[in-house]
Amino acid sequence: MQSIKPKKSLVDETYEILVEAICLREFEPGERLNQDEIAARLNISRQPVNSAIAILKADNLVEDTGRRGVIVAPIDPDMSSSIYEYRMVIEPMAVELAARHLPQTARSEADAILKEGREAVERADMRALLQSDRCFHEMIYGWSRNLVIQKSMQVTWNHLRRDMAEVLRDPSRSAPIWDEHAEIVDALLSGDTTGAADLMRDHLRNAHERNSRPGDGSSTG
Amino acid sequence: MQSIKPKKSLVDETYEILVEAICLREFEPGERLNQDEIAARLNISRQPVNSAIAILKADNLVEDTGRRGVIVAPIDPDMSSSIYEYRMVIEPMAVELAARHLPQTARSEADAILKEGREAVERADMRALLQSDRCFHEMIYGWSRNLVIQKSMQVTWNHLRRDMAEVLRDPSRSAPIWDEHAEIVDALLSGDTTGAADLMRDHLRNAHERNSRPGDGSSTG
DNA sequence: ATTTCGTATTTCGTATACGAAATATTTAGG
DNA sequence: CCTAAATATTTCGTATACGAAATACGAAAT
Repeated sequence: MQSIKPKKSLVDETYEILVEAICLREFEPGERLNQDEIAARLNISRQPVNSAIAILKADNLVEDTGRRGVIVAPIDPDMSSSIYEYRMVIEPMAVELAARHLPQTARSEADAILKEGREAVERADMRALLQSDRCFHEMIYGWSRNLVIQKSMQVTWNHLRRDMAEVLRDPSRSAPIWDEHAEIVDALLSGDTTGAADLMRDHLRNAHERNSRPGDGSSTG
Repeated sequence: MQSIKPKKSLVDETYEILVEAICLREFEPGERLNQDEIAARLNISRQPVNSAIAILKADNLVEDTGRRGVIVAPIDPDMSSSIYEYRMVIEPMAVELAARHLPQTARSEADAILKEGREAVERADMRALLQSDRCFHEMIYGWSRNLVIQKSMQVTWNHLRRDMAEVLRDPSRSAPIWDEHAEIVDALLSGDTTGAADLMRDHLRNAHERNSRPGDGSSTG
């Protein structure tokens, strides 16, 4: 028998809804978040909205403008390049750590996510594509068993998603990332740790180059 | 003429006070935070305390216990080892990035912090020691200009401080870390980037080994 | 026509109130 | 005396109220 799962607080739910809305560009960068409107839309009082916004501030997803509330943080090129720079070190590290802790279920876990990713490409479903892309990487962070990587990438992916929502226009061009994901997993599961880490670097580099080409809409990976 | 600086909100102030109290062990791991008591002690209403606690939850500094509030997160050995593992990669990376962006003021900035650190050792002032240790590393993150490193280390240092407050008993044994800090800066400022990154790794390893010796209380670096 | 000042309105930060949920204590029954 | 049920108390999540601060608008003065 399962225990009764405590419901999420309104603060937590509101936070998640706002993160999603910011990352998927329902709120544009620079746009002001009005607490009354959000509260009315979610049919709750303003107080949990205010608390959720405080957490968003800590995440740097919104910026304070003084007494007149917060704006959605502008897209900052420095942040984008910091993320790329950071990931070029952390993602291969996560791959190497993952190689030490592979669960028995690694193969089936990976296959399920790869399948989802390819289907999202076929369906041209951008939301699902972003989601499964993130799941792929989080799978590896999970295998790495490094709590700091897991936490910092949780926040970092929200920023990354904002960049990706900016450039994603043709999900079908995301097909190559799933080939690259599959190659990384194959190398990792076959014991070629160094190769897997190198493939991860290539993967990030490819995605970064795709994003730097004006008008070329592809996933960051 | 200077502009009038807006005051910090009660939520922000409360958050900072609580972070400090948790990291310096005024609240012990596992201890429950009572919102009414904290609010009475700070002479404010409970609501900003509640919001500040929500942010602490996002930081993993406190854990939810259901409707009966939060406890201070227990010291988790997995977290400690994750932090060490993570820093062994990120801190040298920050050093290497810093080498590319050294400000004109680097020498004087570094000297000021080194001076403060040595004085804190002489005064056997643990709080000042932790603070200047952190300032030293944050100086390097600042020079690295990588926003993700800066943000993730901001949160990570709070966890690290909890470990350090656990093991720090004899600040005078922290004297070597300031020699090590000085050597890192000298190498960095003299253009020996690889040497500086290696010295950072040695520094972290030394501090980690000191902390792993039972009954030996020294700074983590 | 433009500028300044006073007033109204909007929005947010925080205090207070209310009710839900969890825990502690007391009471009643075997 | 022990156990279960009832009741009281505690604590928190959230709604509501209040006041501060910022902005918008209109009237008066230049």
